[in-house]
Amino acid sequence: MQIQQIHPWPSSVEEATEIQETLRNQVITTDQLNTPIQYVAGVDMGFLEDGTMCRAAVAVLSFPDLKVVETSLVYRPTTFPYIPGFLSFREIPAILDALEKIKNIPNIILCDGQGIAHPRRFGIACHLGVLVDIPTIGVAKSLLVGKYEELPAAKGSWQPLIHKNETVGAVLRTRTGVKPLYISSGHRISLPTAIDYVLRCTSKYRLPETTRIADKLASNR
DNA sequence: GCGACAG
DNA sequence: ATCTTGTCGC
Repeated sequence: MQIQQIHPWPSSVEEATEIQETLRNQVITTDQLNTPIQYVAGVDMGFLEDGTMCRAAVAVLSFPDLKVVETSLVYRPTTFPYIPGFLSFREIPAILDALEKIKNIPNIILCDGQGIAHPRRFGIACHLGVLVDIPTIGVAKSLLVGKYEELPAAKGSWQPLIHKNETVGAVLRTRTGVKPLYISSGHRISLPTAIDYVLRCTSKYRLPETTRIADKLASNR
């Protein structure tokens, strides 16, 4: 797929913050999906050589049967450090390169990390979604910001994730009795719809199949 | 000023 | 993210 270069990559947190403050206005948190949903994708990163090199992986699966139809893997130098709140600047450059090699354009991309459940409402899922203009969902394994009430142990149960008096996402149990996932809108999708697709992309494990496959590729397992 | 802090 | 063995529980 073709990818537009919208902005240069920053070399400081100040520049990165400006980009976030600007692009956050382009995020859409209502449903704008192209139906029917035929392909869903997962993206993930792995680091090697003491973190100086990284590997970005994309896995495109058919929906709703969740069969792998295409994968992409790129190996690149790491260009930005990990700073909470600025994850996208570390991971997206390589992810875009991996996405560029994909031929089956996904209808939804599940990202490893937050969407609008972010201090400036612009987590990695929002950033990637705005850059490629594809619906994205933030699927994080741990909390960045917000609070929530404890939720039932049953798969499918969830609680709103609140930050500064605002619902920014959901804490979702994707597997009974297992730690929940933090779901939030990335771009062009609402929270209820995001929760629905995350559950429909999850079969036997805590993580959606999309991210599990991309995870394996990126870590070479 | 003191903690919290996606991957 | 990554370094790492066994171990508890369904």
